Amino acid sequence: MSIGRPLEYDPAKALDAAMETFWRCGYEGTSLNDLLIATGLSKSSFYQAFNSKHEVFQRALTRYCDVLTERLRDKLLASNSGWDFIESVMMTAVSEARESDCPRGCMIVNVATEFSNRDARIGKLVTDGVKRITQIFSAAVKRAQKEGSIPAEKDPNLLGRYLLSSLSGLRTLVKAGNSHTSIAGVVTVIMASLK
Amino acid sequence: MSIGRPLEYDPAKALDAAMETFWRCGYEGTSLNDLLIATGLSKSSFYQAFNSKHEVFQRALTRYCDVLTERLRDKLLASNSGWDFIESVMMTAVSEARESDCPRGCMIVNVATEFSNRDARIGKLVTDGVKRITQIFSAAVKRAQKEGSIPAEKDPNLLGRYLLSSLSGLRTLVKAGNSHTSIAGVVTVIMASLK
DNA sequence: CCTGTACTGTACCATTCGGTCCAGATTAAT
DNA sequence: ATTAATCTGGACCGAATGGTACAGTACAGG
Repeated sequence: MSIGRPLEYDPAKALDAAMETFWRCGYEGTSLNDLLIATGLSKSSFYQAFNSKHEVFQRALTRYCDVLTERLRDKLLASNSGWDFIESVMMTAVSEARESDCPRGCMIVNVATEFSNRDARIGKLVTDGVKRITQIFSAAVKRAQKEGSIPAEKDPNLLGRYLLSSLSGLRTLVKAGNSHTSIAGVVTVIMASLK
Repeated sequence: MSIGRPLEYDPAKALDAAMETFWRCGYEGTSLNDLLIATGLSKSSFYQAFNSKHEVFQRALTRYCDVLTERLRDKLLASNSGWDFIESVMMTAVSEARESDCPRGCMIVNVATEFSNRDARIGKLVTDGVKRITQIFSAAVKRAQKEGSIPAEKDPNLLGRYLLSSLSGLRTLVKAGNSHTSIAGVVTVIMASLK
């Protein structure tokens, strides 16, 4: 197929490495040099693979959304119940508080706060990503309603938004240094409010 | 009192201007030049007043916390009831969604996500700020319990944390471009969960 | 008037930023 | 062997970064 010397790096892995760095440090907080170190690419190869810092950032964010939504969808399918899924997703915030002293939070939310709508294209990625995750939550709520653990008369789309909002709030608590026990307490409040 | 030429600018106003800028653009996103323009100071005066970008940032964040907590405390005192206070604070997120196409959110949360614990001193300011605001929410819950609008058996400190988390989550929805009506819906869910 | 303080503007600093370009080496298919 | 695609490393770019130093000026109190 391709003529010439083959690629010596894995473009997907390079993108993942860039994503990790942006996730941890944000857009401004990540320098070109950081990206070169993270990806292991030379400057030349980097600019050939991704045309600019801004472009690789967009691609990294897109990839983050894709991976996240796919993982959530899989998890929902694999869960015993909609209720369990929701609870276990909320509990991820608790584990972050317990395990990490430098929690990264959700990349989409991080990006949303860093850019707060100053960049239209980034804004669209954020809006879309949030929408997709919200839909997964709504689907989980619908399933839980069928299973009888959430009252059928509640609006699943509204609760989906509520859950996304709640998860984001939990992550704020984590970043503000709350203990995992106190965060777990908040999770019980959130779960109880679905009843 | 003071010998020599008097200050021609108001240090408090200059700090406020710096705070506004940091609030909007974050630490990395605010250049020294931006600060000079915002404060109206010359470079020389700026460095005489505040010793470095990092220091003015710390002071700006501190001031933000002070102003915010004082305003919330006053608002709570002036409110008809604890319940009204909580609801009206939550509704501020709704107005942000309606009025601003470039919502700034809460500076403390913004800082928490930008620095996510990489700077110890900043981290402490964030933790303290969040703690103080949480306490105000807890006080509002206690008052609402006395007034009978929230069941007395609930843990006010836990609910305080829950409310802070919820408010932060609402702000995420705002930044993700949700409409003010859909956010208002989430507020009703949050308020209902206190019952 | 004198001294002490704060003003202004500007030149200057080293460093880093994102980004370009080029030369030379390497590897594959034709 | 030629050609096409990629590799590497380093030189180079202009601009912006945060920060310093200084000279000259203005203004208050004693």
